[in-house]
Amino acid sequence: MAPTTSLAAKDPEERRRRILAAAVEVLKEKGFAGARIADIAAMAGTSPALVVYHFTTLDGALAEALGSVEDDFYVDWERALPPRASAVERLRVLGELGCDTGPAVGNWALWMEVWVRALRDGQARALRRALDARWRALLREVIDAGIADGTFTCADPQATVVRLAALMDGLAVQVSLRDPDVPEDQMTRLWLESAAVELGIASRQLVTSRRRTTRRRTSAR
Amino acid sequence: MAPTTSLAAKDPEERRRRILAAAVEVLKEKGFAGARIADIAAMAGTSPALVVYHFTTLDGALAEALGSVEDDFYVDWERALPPRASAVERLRVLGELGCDTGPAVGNWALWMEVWVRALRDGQARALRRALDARWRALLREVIDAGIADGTFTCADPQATVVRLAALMDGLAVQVSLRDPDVPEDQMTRLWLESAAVELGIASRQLVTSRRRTTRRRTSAR
DNA sequence: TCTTATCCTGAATGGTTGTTCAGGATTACC
DNA sequence: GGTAATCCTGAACAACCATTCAGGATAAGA
Repeated sequence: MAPTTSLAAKDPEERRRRILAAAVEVLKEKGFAGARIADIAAMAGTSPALVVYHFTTLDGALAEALGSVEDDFYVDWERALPPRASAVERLRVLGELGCDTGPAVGNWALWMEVWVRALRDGQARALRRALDARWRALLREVIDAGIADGTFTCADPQATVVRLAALMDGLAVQVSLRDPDVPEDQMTRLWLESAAVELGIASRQLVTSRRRTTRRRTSAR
Repeated sequence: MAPTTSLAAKDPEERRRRILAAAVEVLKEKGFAGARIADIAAMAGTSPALVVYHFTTLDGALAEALGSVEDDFYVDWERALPPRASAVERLRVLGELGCDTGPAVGNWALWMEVWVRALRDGQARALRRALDARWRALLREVIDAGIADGTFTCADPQATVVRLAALMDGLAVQVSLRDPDVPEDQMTRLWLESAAVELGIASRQLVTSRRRTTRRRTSAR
């Protein structure tokens, strides 16, 4: 007989990872309010008790799930941003990354959940702050580079960064909620146009009809 | 003896209204996820059973609470917008109304709750859509008026409206979460500056150091 | 093969909370 | 002042779920 690698099991580490992935999935599907231990267990194909065995508590599992999403964000950013490209090109990539549609829409919904949770929960607040700070830092970096080499003109980079980041959040809300006035496929254009105005360049330079320059991604911003 | 107006009771209508107000309060304090019948009853000074008696169900009470908030918004808008003022002045009022701090911050938190709920709940989605559409219509009206009389210059009013509305949402998120990079007292300025750029006027015209031209309000946007 | 630590599970357990219910108080109307 | 409708309440009731627990399977090491 073969070494009986039981159908579901694999090794304990792998199972733990699966449960974590399931937790992320459930979080996206049902949100914090609707996430149940039983859902996670079902999604991972194990028993509810095992979820608790590995994560002690539902909140613990959800918290660690959020952490893993955070890691994914960082990885995505790092991969997507070409380090030696022009400021304009990097800005465009940032816009496309943040406005990424497809699977990313699910992530924006998750992001909104985090906002609401952050109203009352310290850990969620910290997570949001960290990710947002990082995102703004990226944006700031690109903008400063563009100003330095004379591509961009911007009187108040700090204000511009705050505005562009906030604009993206706001647009994402409309898109996630499928607002008919803000069609998903227009989000990138709307944001890039604002960026162009803020940075004193012709929007033609940023907004092209060229599609997707980066490969498919599993998460964004 | 006096006609014995019992301490708590008043008349049934009044009590119903109190419970509704309590529901709004609880919603702001604890959010959809944390709102309990017992909380509402306690806040209104009655028994949990009475809440159910009047609203049949917790969800029913929360739904009607949302409806009453919606009404408040409309009333506020109507009162705040001077109908015969210049486009610039009306735009400034819109900005201050939407960015209203103080009690309004609590309303933005409620608003965020509605967004998240709208991800899964039809009624919340409809409510959000209605309020947002109305808000954008107001903005559009003011912008069109400014364009018509030559005050504003705007290539794509529709896009501008969407962007300015989204920007306000995004800024509100940061302010509600007390992001140190987006201080509450800067929100109005940040938004008005964007509006100025979008509409081709000098931000000096919109952003003044002049404080609060409108009276205290209980809710905004 | 025996032992032990780890992994895993089904079946309780217990707490929280929405909702029901039977009846008491209050009011409106005659 | 009597009666019926409405209003209101405390005390169950029942559903839902996170968490515990006792013990079975599994793997590792000697």
